[in-house]
Amino acid sequence: METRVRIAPSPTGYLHVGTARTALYNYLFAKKHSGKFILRIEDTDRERSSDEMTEIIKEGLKWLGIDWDEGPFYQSEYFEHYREYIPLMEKTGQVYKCFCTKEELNERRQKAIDDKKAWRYDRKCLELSDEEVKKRVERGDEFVYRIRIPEGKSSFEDMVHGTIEKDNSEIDDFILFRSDGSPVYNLAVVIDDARMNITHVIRGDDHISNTFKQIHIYKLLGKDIPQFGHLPLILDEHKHKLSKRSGTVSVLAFRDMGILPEAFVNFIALIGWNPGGDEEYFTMEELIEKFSMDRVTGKGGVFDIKKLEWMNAKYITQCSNERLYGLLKPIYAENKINLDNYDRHFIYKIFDSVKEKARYINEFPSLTDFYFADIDEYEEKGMKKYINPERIEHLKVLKSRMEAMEDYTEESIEDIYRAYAEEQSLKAADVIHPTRLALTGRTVGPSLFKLMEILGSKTVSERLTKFTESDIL
RNA sequence: GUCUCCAUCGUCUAGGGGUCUAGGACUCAGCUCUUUCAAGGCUGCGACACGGGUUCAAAUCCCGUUGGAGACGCCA
Repeated sequence: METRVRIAPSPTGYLHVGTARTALYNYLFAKKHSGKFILRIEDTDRERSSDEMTEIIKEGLKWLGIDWDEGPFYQSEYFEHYREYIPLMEKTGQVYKCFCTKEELNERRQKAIDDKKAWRYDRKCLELSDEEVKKRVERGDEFVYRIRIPEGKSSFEDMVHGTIEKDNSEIDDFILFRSDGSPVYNLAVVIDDARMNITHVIRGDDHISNTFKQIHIYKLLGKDIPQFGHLPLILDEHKHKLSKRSGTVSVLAFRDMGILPEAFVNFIALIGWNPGGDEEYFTMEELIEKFSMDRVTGKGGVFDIKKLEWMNAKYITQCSNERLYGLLKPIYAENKINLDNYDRHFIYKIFDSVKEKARYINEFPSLTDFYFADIDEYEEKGMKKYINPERIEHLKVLKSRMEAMEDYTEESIEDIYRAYAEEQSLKAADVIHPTRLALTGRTVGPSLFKLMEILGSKTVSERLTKFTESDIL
């Protein structure tokens, strides 16, 4: 039988990190088993859903490189059809109409809480006679459909937790159809999954209690029960379920911060799963090859952004200049720099000079601004520390020596500096630091000689002239 | 409160009875390299929650305790 899995996010305005990880595992599982990965949007809650929001989910998934084979299907499209199952359900005798109002229910629930008792629906309406039910329906009383949970125990084999069992007395006679006729989440999910022939339901741990309810719906409907696999939750720093109030949970927000998708995928893949061993860099292809549900941990994992940053930095270092160019062009544009106005090789050299420093690709513009614009401000602390009249003179000499150079390369520049330092009995640093300040306005940055080569002899001379002839002291 | 899940360094984890004086990675500290900052290299700090079993032998299996989390809606 073909393996069919799905991700079923509700469009809430962003793609949650946890949803992304669940999607990733489903995707990996499907690919691993040559199956299908299906995207279904749970948009029954119309008030909270919009097209724009589902676009965001699709965009997030695409960004991560998680492609779906079928869909997106929209739950709302099937909305009218759920009620068609009512006759079938009633025939089983396992569902009943309930006339209790929300208010009555709240009252009784509150009383149960006050009495420190666990609340479950008290089956008040199960006692109603057929005539009474008929009478109230005819009278126009609003009602919901509830499922009657039988005696006994329910259990299932979970792909990550093994056997999970629960006594049926713990399961509520929950509502199937609301008084407005709409199906409740658990019902819709089961009908959808059954209709789409989903074979494996891989989702968050927080659905374990729903699973018991859904199993009873499968039985009620006479449908095959899929395999379930419940993933441990992704936790925030306080070890609570990662949520909006935990901080950044939107996948696209990480993209906008300057995280590379492959770094993000690699990172979240390793929360709750690992292939064993010490290896921790994996491409999507490798993840597909190595993935298996029986290596998923049962324990929730903290989303450690420090480690994400570290991993992102690694991926940035390895990222090709061609790809960086495409990624960075809009980011530079935000900083009023049009990369297309410059020589491509000039840009690539610039990237190479700072690749190892960036943790986020968004840091590139501020790391490289001095390549693009003249310097008119010099870091004050650096000025105090490195600049004095004597050193200004040194810079003037160096400038004239460099202007006489034929090939302006990192190596030849270094030779000049080293030689000069030696003949003047200086430390190379005594001329290097002032030069950096003159050329970049700062005390930190890429390797100086490399930077000078990239900047070019003309620009270096101009900036040195400006620096040494201004009255900055 | 009830039910369910979980329990190895601060964090992600390796470990599936002996190879564990518990390995790797992130973080942190130090050293090194060095023209700065990073990166790199090296070193260090740092964990089997507790108590009972089972066994010649337990981080590994069982039970309990404690602790943490999740779910308990006419939300999804």
